[in-house]
Amino acid sequence: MVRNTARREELAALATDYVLDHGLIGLSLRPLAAAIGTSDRMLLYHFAGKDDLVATVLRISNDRSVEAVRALPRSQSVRTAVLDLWRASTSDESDHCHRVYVEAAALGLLGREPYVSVVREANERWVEALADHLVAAGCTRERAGRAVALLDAAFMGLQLDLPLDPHESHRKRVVSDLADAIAAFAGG
Amino acid sequence: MVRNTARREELAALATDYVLDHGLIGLSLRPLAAAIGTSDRMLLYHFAGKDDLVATVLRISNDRSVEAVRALPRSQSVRTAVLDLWRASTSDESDHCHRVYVEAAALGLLGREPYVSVVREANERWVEALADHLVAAGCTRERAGRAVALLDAAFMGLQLDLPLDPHESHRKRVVSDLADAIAAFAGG
DNA sequence: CTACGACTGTAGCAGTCGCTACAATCGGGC
DNA sequence: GCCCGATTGTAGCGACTGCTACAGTCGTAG
Repeated sequence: MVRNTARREELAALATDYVLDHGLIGLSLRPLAAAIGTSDRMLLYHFAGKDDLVATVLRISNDRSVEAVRALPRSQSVRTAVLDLWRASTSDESDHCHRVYVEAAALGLLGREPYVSVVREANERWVEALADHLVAAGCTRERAGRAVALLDAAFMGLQLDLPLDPHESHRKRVVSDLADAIAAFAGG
Repeated sequence: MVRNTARREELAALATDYVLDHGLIGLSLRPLAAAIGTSDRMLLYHFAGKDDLVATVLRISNDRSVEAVRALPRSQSVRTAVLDLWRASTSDESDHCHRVYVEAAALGLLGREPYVSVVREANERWVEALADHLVAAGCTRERAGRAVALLDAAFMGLQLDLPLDPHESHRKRVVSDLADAIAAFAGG
């Protein structure tokens, strides 16, 4: 029996914080439970199982990163929009959200549930938020829709590869180049 | 005591095939060993440990995908180069190589070895191969270097997100858009 | 023949995993 | 007082993990 209680939501929020810090791959219930002041027994009381907990955590994490994008002030141009979005995506909290998203996507690469479904849903809402921001920055809805597919892919790829790159300056140039390329493509 | 014997290389190749099929995350020695006709005991005789085996497998997988790029005939333009590279990267074997690469990168997101080192090394050689192909297609070395950073990121992102997308036509349009954007950026 | 190094099978260690059976505790409505 | 449902602790299950100790079996070199 699993219901939506205040305690469940509280545990879900705490678990999300923990996962954002420690990563999703290799997550196990006992260390998580200990860290947030409960027991594995309790997690399995409030959630139907590990998958249920993970799906809940992923949704909360996604909510936070989408919220961070929606809270951004309007950008002056498509180019600055890309830079603003990247800055927002790599600020402390959102950065961890995207890291977890990437882990979930990797876990879903072979079709394993619940990862595939949750990641698909998360991606839809994330892409939507990106597109809205581009439109607000002045490009048409149609161009934004197509540009965002590229932007999203590039962001995820950078999230995956940039941690390998020790050169801060190189990273900055890549993001700047990306902004140029997207601006040219979106026509803004 | 671990040496470079023929048997070790044979096992490494077989293990690579298995990992390409079954994924890297959650890999465990016993099922792998059984599938390739040996025992976990033997794997640990020929390799220093699971990490050694995984690093070896990742290097072989990367060799194969880089080889696939280098074997491509020269492309007519930057735009067709991007399309050719994407087609090569998503053909059966290379597709699995990149899936495994993404898994390894995800496993390295928090700094865990041996993933970080191996993925960094793999990425360098992969980006190099991409750049060479772009240069052969007619853009300057300098523009190719910068375009490849974007191209690589976009490829990895697409590898991560596109499995979620059930619409073949949508995927094709995204790749075509990417080719346009990269061609415009690289000036070819 | 012997000795040695290369290789392999058996069995098991100590640890972790998700999950569950069972019982206890607690607060509130009858 | 008394029960009932919600919540929690204890203890443990069976399966799995990477890894290792030990005892072999080979082919070959001396």
